[in-house]
Amino acid sequence: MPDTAIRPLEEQICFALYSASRSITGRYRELLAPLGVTYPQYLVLLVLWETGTSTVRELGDRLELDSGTLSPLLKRLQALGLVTRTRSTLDERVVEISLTPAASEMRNEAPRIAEQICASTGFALGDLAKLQQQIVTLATQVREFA
Amino acid sequence: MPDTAIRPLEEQICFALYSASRSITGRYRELLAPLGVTYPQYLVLLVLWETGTSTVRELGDRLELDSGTLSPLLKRLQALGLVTRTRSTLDERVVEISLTPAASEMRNEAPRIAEQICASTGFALGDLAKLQQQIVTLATQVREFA
DNA sequence: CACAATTCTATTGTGCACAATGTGTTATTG
DNA sequence: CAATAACACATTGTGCACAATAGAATTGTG
Repeated sequence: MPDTAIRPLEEQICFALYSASRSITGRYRELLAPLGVTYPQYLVLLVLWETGTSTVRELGDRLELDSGTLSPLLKRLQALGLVTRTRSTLDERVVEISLTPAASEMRNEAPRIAEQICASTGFALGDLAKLQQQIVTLATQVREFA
Repeated sequence: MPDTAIRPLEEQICFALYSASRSITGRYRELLAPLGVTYPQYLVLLVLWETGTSTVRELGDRLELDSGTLSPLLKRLQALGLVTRTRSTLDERVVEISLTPAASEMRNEAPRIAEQICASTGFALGDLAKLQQQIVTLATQVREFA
């Protein structure tokens, strides 16, 4: 007598997300190589291009990453000369992260990169937006289970 | 004059996938904790429950992971007493990975886990399948760009 | 059959993720 | 206002991912 059926890997939503996420990251790896940054580092820059300055906590809230991930990542961005890290004088616990001019320059490359990523998906922009919305809804649901 | 607009993080498909993938992995972390395995280890078990035995290469093809990731992961599964690793006598380059009885037992837990993951998404099974299909299509497209 | 190319796995090094813990700072509350 | 709680960040340790490299075995070719 056969065991209970298990849906094969390729039909499970979890593996699809896991696999797709790594595929996209791989594509970013190619596109970001000339800039010398990784995909998570690029995400931090995306937030900073929008906000100008952020604290470690704000970055963590936005990216859903904790200090164990962000602290060393931000030090690497600092070593690359892309951000400054200064402890706030108002609240000594807080570390303010700001862009350097070099990183502000890099912002000009961002639209081209985003465009290339969208093109790589082979999806029309409208379909992409719908798909994106569904994935966000799903992730939110899953997170609320905690 | 303002810089070119960049779509905020929350509206980018790449971040949605990245974030959703980590959310699902987090949910698996809770569900797999009693079994003492991680999500990538569970993926390996999923393949082995289906095939019985696989080589490192076959696992890598299926999961799209290279030996740099799989070799240490499989050693940890061996240390947990869940797989055996034996070099093939036909081709001394190949390492065969097989399930131990303990891992075969664990298979009974799998359907319940998959069910709980699906439930966590809050999506109907049909919608989940459609979404899954779209994500697979997207990932395939992106991968073909390489 | 020699030998070059290919295949398969393992190793090394870098960079995430995340849990757990530690340290200093600010806020709360009895 | 002193004790305590809550907060922000850093550190440590484990486990992926992946590039680059190495090493052993097999295959292909002249």
